[in-house]
Order: sequence, then structure tokens, then C-alpha cells
Amino acid sequence: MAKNEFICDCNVIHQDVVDSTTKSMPDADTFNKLAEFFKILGDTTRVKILFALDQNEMCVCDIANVLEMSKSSISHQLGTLRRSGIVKCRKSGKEVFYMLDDNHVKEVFEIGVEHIEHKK
Amino acid sequence: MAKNEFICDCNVIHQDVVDSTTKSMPDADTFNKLAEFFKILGDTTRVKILFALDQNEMCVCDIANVLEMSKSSISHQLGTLRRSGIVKCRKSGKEVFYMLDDNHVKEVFEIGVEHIEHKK
DNA sequence: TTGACAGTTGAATATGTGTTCATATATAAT
DNA sequence: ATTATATATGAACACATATTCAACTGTCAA
Repeated sequence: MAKNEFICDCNVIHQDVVDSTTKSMPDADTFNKLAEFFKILGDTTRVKILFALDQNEMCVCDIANVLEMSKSSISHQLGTLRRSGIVKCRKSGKEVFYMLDDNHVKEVFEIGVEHIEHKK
Repeated sequence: MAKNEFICDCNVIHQDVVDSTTKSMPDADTFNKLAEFFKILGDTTRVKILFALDQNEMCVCDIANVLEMSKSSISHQLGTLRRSGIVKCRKSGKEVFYMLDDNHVKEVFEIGVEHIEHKK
């Protein structure tokens, strides 16, 4: 009678691997934040916005024109990106300029592109 | 009368920035694949699976035990990861061992963790 | 102060997705 | 052959989310 029977619907097959892996797993909070970070990058619109902002700080209307999408849609996505700490903004009169907050985004981005090129 | 009026619901404010950014944007296919790649990483269960596989190749039951989830759920996620070219597998009798396919995953992963640590 | 415009935001809708459940396949052992 | 087990998979459900629409705030100019 396996000790895990109330946790999973199957038996442990390689107890040593399961034990050592289990011991090395980070806490749930780390995994949640990690997944959340990637989830933010996992949308075509947001990826395009980030690519654009990687080159220039831009206002909402300009981004909307580059992506050929509505201001509202872009503004919603920028809100999501700002709340995730991936972009920040600066106000200037009626306009709001957005820019990347964190250079990790750039790194992750470039490796992602490499990955895709490599897979072709 | 702005030339973009039929595309967006707003005017171009900084024509030079919009033009140079538009010119440098990769094609839609690249953005779609990039977003797809990050989307796959943007799920807590898959992130956990990838973390585990980064240390040992493992069979479905073992992964299910480490994550304390059902075999079916893990199998579905492994299917997703395999179809995306992020993990590959090796059969041995009744068991199927999974492992990371691509080392870019490891790199992206580590930068993601750095990002999270940095934000605390 | 009035109008125009940049931007934000809540609600609604449409679409996508993760888990569960039931079932199917494949391999090994009796 | 039959049984047990490891894995896969289709359908269904619940939940999340991207865009649109409408309404709103705030700023500038006339």
C-alpha cells in the first residue's frame, strides 16, 4: 500500500527520483509568480507591444498605430503589463509614454527568438 | 487627414517613431510563435513539470506524485509540452520517460527566476 | 467654459484552456 | 487468455481572458 495513495491516483515507480525531486522543488509561490510572468509574455499583442517598447518609449496612440489596433485594447494591455511590473510610464501633458521597466524582459525575449529560430 | 484613420481609432502623434518602429517589426508569424512559446511556459503545472524534468528524466507517474496531481492531468500537459517541442520522450516497456528537448527552456527559466527574485 | 483629444476603465461577449471523468491502448505478468 | 498497470485521449465543465463598446477623467486650446 503506497503511502501516496491519497494524493495521486497512481503509485510511485521510482521512489528515489520522486524523493530527491520533491525535495528540490521551490515553494508554490515561486512557481505561481514564474508562471504569471511567462503568461504575461504569452500573448501576441503584448509581445508586439514589448518589442516596440524595446526600441522607443511610446505613447498609447503611437503603439495603437504600429499594431493597427484600437487605443482601448492597447490601453488595457498596457495596464496589464504595468500591473505586472514589466512596463512603466511617464506622463507629459495629455500623453502617457510607456517604456520597459525591467531588462530581464529583453533577455527573455531574445532567448525566445533564438529558440524559435532554432526550431525552424 | 491621417493616412491611418481606417486602421486605428486615433491619429499618429509621433510619425517618425511610428514609422521607424513599424519598419523594424518582425512578421506576424514570428510574434505568434514567440507568444505561443511563452504561453506554454505560463502555467503553474507546466512550470513545475519543466522544473522537475530539468533535474531528471521522469515517467508520468513519478511526475504526478511529485506534483500531487492526477496522471491524466499530467499526461495532458506533457502532450502539450511535447507538441510544442519543449519536451521529448522515450519509451521503456509500459513506462514513458520525459525529458527537456531544448536547453533554451533552461535559460529562459533561469532568467525568469532572476526576474522574480529581483522584484521582491 | 466649451470643445477636442489622449487615455482609462467597467461591463459584456466570445474565445481559449486546465482539469476531471470515462474510456481506450499498450505492455507485462500470471 | 486474462488481469493489472502505465499512459493517452476525447468530451464536458468551469474558469480565465482579449477585444469591443460605451462612458468617463484629465489636459490643452480657443
